[in-house]
Order: sequence, then structure tokens, then C-alpha cells
Amino acid sequence: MIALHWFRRDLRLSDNPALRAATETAQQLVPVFVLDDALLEAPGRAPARIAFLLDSLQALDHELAARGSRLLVLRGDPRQIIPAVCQRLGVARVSWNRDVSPYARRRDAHVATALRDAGIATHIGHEVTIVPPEALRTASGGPYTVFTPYLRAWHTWLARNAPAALPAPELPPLPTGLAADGPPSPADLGITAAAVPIPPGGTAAAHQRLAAFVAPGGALERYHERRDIPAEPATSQLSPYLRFGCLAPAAAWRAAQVVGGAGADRWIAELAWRDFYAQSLFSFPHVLRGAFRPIYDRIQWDDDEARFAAWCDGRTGFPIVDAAMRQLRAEAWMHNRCRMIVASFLTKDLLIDWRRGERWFMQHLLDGDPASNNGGWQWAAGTGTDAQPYFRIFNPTSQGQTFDPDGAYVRRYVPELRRVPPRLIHEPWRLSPAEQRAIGCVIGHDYPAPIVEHARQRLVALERYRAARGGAPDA
DNA sequence: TTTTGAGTTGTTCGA
DNA sequence: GTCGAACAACTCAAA
Repeated sequence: MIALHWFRRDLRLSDNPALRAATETAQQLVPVFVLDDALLEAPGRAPARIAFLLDSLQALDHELAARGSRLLVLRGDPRQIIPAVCQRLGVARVSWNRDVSPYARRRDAHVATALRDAGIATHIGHEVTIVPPEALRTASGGPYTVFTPYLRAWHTWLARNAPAALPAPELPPLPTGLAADGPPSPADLGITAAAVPIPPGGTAAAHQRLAAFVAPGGALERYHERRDIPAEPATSQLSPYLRFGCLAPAAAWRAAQVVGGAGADRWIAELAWRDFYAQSLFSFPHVLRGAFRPIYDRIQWDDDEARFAAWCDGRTGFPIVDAAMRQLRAEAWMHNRCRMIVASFLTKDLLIDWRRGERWFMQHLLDGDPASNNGGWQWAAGTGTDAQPYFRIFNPTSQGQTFDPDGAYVRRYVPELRRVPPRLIHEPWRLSPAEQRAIGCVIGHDYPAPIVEHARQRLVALERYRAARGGAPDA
């Protein structure tokens, strides 16, 4: 019997029950990845993320080769390719781990139907999240839309269903005569060598990072205290690995669980946020098109192009915002605290539709994931599940002063501000003209003046949100 | 069915 | 500088 495992967001051999199921009772196994043209050419694609994916495929191919197999990398539309490959090779059973995005679900339903019509069995796992997306229901039977009760239910479910570690299975060989060349390079796909240095893909790099993170003296210990300070290496840096499944989220959960303590508890809650947003997208697919609460689709945005360009380029005149946007361009990654700050700034200070920021993030983030990215943007815009009260608007100056008190983060990414003294690093426009000249940072010349007045924009934003809800304007 | 308690990450104002 | 209240009344989850 020939089995086929379709790798997508589970680029690993261990902690992969669907892969293990594929290997059982099969004499031959075809490990496949399909480079989907629709995703490679999507408007929300990020060259750095594709390069990371290709590197992870390369690593997976090496792991398979070490076990006498190879990864068959195909290109095109999976809806045609998967059934066609199965027919050609005489595959009897296909396995994969399901995904939650509307695109993935339509694609998979199409493939499943085609396989069933061809008399081919399927085995579908759910290893993209820790807790499956429909496993937790409120007392009234619906999906959770508030995080805290979701988290309680999540912990309860895991206490009864803790996923055990699963080593890599013995791999049956490829069907005789099947040649696999391994994955293409970025250049093969027409992606110019990334200007951005990206971390190595694959499971070995993922497990190295995880081990360093949870080790005694590692960042997990003080994660709860330092995770919000963007200048510090206080986070796990595992998000791209979780994005493509080089690391099983359940394995991350187990590793932190073993350590315990306040840092581990906090980080585990972040893993639960990842599941929460996956189940939100699964249950409410309309959030990719508009607000979770449709009433907020009525917000009147300014969508000023010059302001949007200034935000993208990191020249808004607000140091913490500009540092963060430049970090995104330089590293294809941004600290979580800063993601909230720039999202609040785009929506509440620049009054630009959150979907434009959401897309910009997807075009640049190594870890860009539709569910988490959308959830984060809707949270910041105040339009989502678990919406923060709309009147919570981040003040970019006080956020900078609180979380980057000496300006180390700002100085790292905004070199023109390096000589600004700490007391004014987050409001350099308050330097006297003489001070500006003395340090070679003249506002409006060497560094932009603030493109908006925060206090004023805050009031405008409050009014726009009030109007969307149908409330009466202030007298 | 009704009621009650609570909601990741905030800001501003005035004492 | 620190602290608590107000923001403005909303929605969800569970008893």
C-alpha cells in the first residue's frame, strides 16, 4: 500500500500524528509539499517568509534523506496536483493536518472530495494548533469570543488531553522509480535574495531556540517581567517556526510546562492566544474581510496616502513608531509590544483602515499568519473579538517612555536620534533649536516633525468610533 | 430567563 | 510623582 503525506504547516517528522498514521501499514510513503501559485503570488506574500519556508523545506528534505526518503516538492494548484499525483502513483491513503483559514479549508474540501471520488482514503490531523479549533464551546454551545474564559477552558481541556511527545516515525521508502529533487531556491521562484537576514529554517534550529529559551537562565524565567521591553532579547523568537510547524505548538507547550513558574505561565498563555485566534478565524471567517463586529465596518477612515507611506517607511516623527516600522523592514519581525503601538497609531492617530496595516504586516513578517495577524489587528483597532473598549488609545510617547525608558530600542533602529538625551528620546521635538543643532538632529530636517498631533487625533478617533456605533456626537 | 461579574497589554484628569 | 476614578455604558459567559 502506498501512502502520501501532504506537508503544509507541519514541516517536521516528530510530534506529527498524521504523519505517523501515514507511515503505519504503508509499504511506501510519498512525502509531498506543494508550492501553491495562489499563495506565492498573493498580495499578502512576503519574500522573506517564502525564503524561510524554502529553507525549512530544505531542512525537512535533509531529515527525510537521512531516513532513506525524500521530499517531493511540486508547484501549482494543490486541488489538481494532489489528486493527480495520487492517481499516477497509485496512492491509497493521503494524510494532512488541517488549517483554519477560509482559503485552506476550501482547498482541502476540494481535495478531499476529489480523493473520495477516486476511492482514496484520507486521514486528517489537527496539529496546527494545540487544542483543535472546535474543541472548546461555551455553555450555550457556541465558540468563545472572549479570551479569559477561553483560556480557562483551554487549560481544562489540556489537563485531560495533554498531547504526549511523539518521536519521528520509521519512514517507508519512496515508491520505486520516483525521483525527488528537493525544494527550489528563492532564485528559482524569482525571489531576489532577501536584503533581510533571516534565521535558519527547519526543526533543528527550532529546537535549539526552544532549548535555549527554556533552559535555566534562559529568557523564559523572566518572560513575564521582560516580554514587553522591545530592546531586550526577552521573547522566544519562535514565531516563524510555529508558523510553519518546524516546531509543534504542543511541543512548545510541553517544554514550558516542565519548567513552570510565572514566566512559563505567561508564555503558555501566549500559545493559548495563538489557538484562540485560530479558532476565531475558524468560527468567524468573515473577519478576514471586515470587522468581527460589523457595526465597526462603518468607521469613516481618512486613508491619507502620504501618512500611510510615512507609517510604512518609519518617518512619522514618533520615535517608537518609526523604530518599530524600521525593525519590521530590517528584520522581517517586530516586537509584540511594538506591533500594538504601531497598530494603534495607524488606526487611531492616522485614522487609516486597519486592513491596510494588516496587509503590510503580512507582506513583511516572517511569522505572518492570517489568524494571529488578523486577530491582533482587530484587537488593536477595537473591532474584534474581545474588543478592548474603543476609548483605549495608545499614546506613542508614553508607551515609549514606559517600555523603552532609556531609548535603547529607538536608538538601535533610528540612527538620526542616537544623540538625543534619554529624557527627550520619545519627544525629540521638544529639544530647543540650539540643542537640536548641537547634536546634529534638527527636527524637520534630520528627523521628521510629528506628522499628526496625538491629542487632537485621539479626540477625532473617539468621535469616529462613536459615530460608527450610532452614538450622538458631543455637544 | 434573568442576573451578575468581568473583560491582556490604556490614558487622562484631578486630588 | 502617585493614586484612583472616569472614560461610557458594552458584551459575553456562566450561574
